[in-house]
Amino acid sequence: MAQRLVPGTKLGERELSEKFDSSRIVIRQALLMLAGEGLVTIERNRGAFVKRYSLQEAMEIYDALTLFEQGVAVQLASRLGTADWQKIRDHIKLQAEAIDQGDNELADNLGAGFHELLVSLTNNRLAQEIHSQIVQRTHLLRSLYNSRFDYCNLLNEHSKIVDLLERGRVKQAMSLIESHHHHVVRGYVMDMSNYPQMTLDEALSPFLTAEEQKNSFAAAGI
Amino acid sequence: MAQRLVPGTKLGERELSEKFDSSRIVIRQALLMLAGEGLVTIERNRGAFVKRYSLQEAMEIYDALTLFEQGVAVQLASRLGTADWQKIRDHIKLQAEAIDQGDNELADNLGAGFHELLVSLTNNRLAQEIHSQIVQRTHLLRSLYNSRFDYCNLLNEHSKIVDLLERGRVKQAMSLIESHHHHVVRGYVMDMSNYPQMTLDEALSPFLTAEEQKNSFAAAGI
DNA sequence: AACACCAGATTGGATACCAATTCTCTTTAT
DNA sequence: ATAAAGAGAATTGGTATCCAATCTGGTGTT
Repeated sequence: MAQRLVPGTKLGERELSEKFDSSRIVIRQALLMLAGEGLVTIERNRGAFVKRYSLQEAMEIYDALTLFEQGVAVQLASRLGTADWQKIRDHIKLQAEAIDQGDNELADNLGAGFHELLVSLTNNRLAQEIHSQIVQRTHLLRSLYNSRFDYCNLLNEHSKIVDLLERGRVKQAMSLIESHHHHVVRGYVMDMSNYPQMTLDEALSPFLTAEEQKNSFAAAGI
Repeated sequence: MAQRLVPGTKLGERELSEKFDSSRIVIRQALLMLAGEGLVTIERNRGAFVKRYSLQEAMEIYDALTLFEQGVAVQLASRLGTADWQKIRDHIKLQAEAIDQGDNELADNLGAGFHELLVSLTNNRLAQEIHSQIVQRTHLLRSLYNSRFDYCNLLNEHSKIVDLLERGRVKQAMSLIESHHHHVVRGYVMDMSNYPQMTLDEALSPFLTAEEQKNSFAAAGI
């Protein structure tokens, strides 16, 4: 989830159980749950691997995200009041300031936050869950394909989408959302050349206690 | 999934492992996966139960379904060709014939199939998965609240929605989808009002049926 | 009647063990 | 030298057993 593990990495049960100082069964349960969320694949008698989506599947994930957010937008267009629209515009303004100050990381977070904000305004916990499930899958793609966004353009689109939705121009808003997502996808340059390889130890170390690190190193030494 | 278990029924690990002749751990793994799909709740140190959605949650499920199918419809409106629209109309015709012949069960299945067909026309496996996850949750609600649909009216709405989508009247199609789902929900809600929440009957019925399930399973197993 | 307390049952988890499959490396044959 | 075959190691999928923590229900005391 922190995008520290490269897709395709093997997640051995014994290895993980030693690193996290727990039993193989707990690890397997975790892997099964992650497989249910589409972040991990389990191949019978071969083990679990960080899911590595094909180009085709990547497109499906982004299409599903587009589809879902179009649905969200339709709902918002028929439900939000002026106060809500103002809240969204405030968020956009925040991101604009971050861009002006050249803080790309903050701008990136706020950019993702915009989509989250829209979904949370539906007041629908299930919708939020589904949305975050799709978004998490896109994170797996990010680590495969380096991204280079035109933040200013994307922000502009956010603003236009909000305008169209508030004025009830649903059809135009829909097609703008669609092209907005296309722009995001296009930002992901399909550049698999430099794989930032990290060992399991390095990737997981932030999540281990000192005690567990010791076990992990001991296990690696043998 | 077959709607044979009443929401609230306790799913004891030992009990299930004996009935299915497997170990407790396999059962627990299954329960964890079902919990991930929202069909089961697991309360710590208390066990797993068939999920019993509150009225609020039930509304959220239907809203999420509406939202999602609106997104599907937007996608279809911008992608389908005339051959695809014809396929949909053929399906509607099938259901109309079933209604004419008074075959309510078949009509019901075809009615659900209409929504499935729309989603499958997106050619997006992830979208189909998400859709069926939401639909499965609605099945849990069905077993709580009996329904009585006006099939003819619902079918008419299907037909109108298809017309609007093919002609690109997105906004009108969206609001028709919304009211279509409201009609479906109203089929449940009406009956729900007959069952005031948390009567003694309602509180006790899960335990009685759990007992019955026990006997039924024992009889079937031996 | 309210409260503390105790025994039974259930879950969450660990360990050990086994069968089946896969992987790897050596050996063998062409 | 290379490819096929095979034995052994390693890994997964699964079961049985055991133990601690927690919850449930009943009992007894005040």
